[in-house]
Amino acid sequence: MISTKGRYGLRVMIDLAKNDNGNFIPLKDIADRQEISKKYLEIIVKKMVEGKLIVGSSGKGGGYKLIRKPEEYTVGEILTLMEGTISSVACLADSTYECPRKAKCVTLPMWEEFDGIVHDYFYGKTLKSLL
Amino acid sequence: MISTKGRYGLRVMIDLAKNDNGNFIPLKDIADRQEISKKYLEIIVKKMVEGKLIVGSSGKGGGYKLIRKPEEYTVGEILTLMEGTISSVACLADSTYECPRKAKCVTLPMWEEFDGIVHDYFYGKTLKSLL
DNA sequence: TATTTACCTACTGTTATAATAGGTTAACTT
DNA sequence: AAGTTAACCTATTATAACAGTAGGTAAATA
Repeated sequence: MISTKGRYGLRVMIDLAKNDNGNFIPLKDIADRQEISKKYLEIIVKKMVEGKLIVGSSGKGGGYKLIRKPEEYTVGEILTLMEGTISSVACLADSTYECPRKAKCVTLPMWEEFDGIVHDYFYGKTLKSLL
Repeated sequence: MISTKGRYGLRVMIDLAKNDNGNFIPLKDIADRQEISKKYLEIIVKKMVEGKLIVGSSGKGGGYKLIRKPEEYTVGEILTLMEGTISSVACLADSTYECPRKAKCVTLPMWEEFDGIVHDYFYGKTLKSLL
């Protein structure tokens, strides 16, 4: 299940895109519009800055801003950054993990197919399409 | 993300279908074949009995058995029983919940569309198709 | 220098996950 | 009737993630 980190993160991105006027947008404004605690959003946006989705600037006139154009972000990359993974089963979430039952697991092909569908859906959807 | 309850539950169903010979199948046999602790599986199968997916019988010659034919089970109903919900966001998991931001939420349509895709995938897949 | 705003570290209550432990009841066999 | 098998039942636990809150520091601007 997508947690508040992913859901809120996506809403912050949409808010930044919608209210983009070239200047930095203070987190307080986003928090007010989205009705989410500013304190909690700090955790969210920190991850998004680290993940190079947005850029922040301190001091007066500061705030946050998108780095790319809305059509150059996919919902998939935003959710993956915020959630850590978008995979629906632990077996597939960590690519370095090698399940000992892999060869005989009857359900694995289904999880793989489903993961593909999920991936295609979210990576085929741009931020712009949500504005 | 689908937890062990859902994943193991599905594997128990497959195991019961594959080894069906008309008799009850002891949990010990399933646990051995699936390499899952019998103690933990007790919790899993209890839910499946309560949810009318399988039936159990005590004593010698006892064990568990499918109630319907494999083609009459969908993966969706199995996962929904075991996970509580199959929804990908909390906003949609509880049908009685009315989000105050519902009318203005820009992301809701996307979550609804995605939920539909997930639902169609798992409810369109039968237990038989996994054998 | 004052103000604004991002940035940083730490803490907290609650819930879910993934089990384990030990005992009781039910059914069948000898 | 006794023994065996196997489901069924209640309770407990360790770990982690979730969803925040609190308070302070650094940076940029006026």
